[in-house]
Amino acid sequence: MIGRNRYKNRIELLQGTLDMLILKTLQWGPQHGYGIVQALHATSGEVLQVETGSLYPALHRLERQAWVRSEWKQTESNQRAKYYRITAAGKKQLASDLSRWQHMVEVIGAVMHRVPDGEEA
Amino acid sequence: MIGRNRYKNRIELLQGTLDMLILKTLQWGPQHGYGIVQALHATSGEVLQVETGSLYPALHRLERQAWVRSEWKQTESNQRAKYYRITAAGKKQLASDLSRWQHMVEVIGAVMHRVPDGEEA
DNA sequence: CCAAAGATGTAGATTCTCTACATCATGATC
DNA sequence: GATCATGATGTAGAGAATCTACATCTTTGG
Repeated sequence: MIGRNRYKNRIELLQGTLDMLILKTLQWGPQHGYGIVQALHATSGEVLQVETGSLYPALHRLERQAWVRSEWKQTESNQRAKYYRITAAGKKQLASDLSRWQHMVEVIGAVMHRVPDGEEA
Repeated sequence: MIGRNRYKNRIELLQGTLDMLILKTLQWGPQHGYGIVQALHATSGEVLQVETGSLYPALHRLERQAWVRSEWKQTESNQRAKYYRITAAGKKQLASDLSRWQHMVEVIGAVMHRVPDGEEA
């Protein structure tokens, strides 16, 4: 939900970062899908707004990879919800995703901060 | 060509950054496709290796948007090559892409640097 | 002559995120 | 009791970007 404007006038998430963001959110404790969206929204300063059509497929993807586990429970407001918990494999994946992300930011930064010939640094 | 391992064991570029990287490369001066790949490879410390199947569709995309203009010329080694040059609109787009990228890095960083409750910052 | 390197290109697969819809439960309001 | 907002999960299909894999042509060097 940030990034390029591909669909009319919507800002969207950089592809490939959603799984990492979800795993990171779950590192703060077990959470259900709706709660993950709210947490990401809050932690990002109201910038990230993940759509349900992105979220649930992502959660199912993560569960298929055994990076998260889920369990149906009642919420505080007495509604059923599927709580997700990060697994040991998920923590490893998160660490790997993060290091890859940081490397990428560094590499892209190296390219983007080069100045054209004849200009000041 | 960096990022998640989606196709077997390949590292790949983060989606949405290629256009920005190409425009940035062209800011150093007009260049042909093959040269852009080499420039990105060199500037990124031999990390980025854009595939031709990604590059040429991207260049055609950029030209369709009028962010670059092309012209057939002879290279120094006496081969024909299509030289691309960034346009004024392309420079605006590049500035916009860069600011969006930086914003995104900041926002994702804000999420990723939060520590779980009960741990040290 | 032939192979390697320089150069451009397309087709199709894959993956991800989004839009748009559908469903169900609970609590508050009319 | 009906209705509506909110909380919660989910699917189908569109759209876009990158990759793999191939095809083609030219120039230079052995």
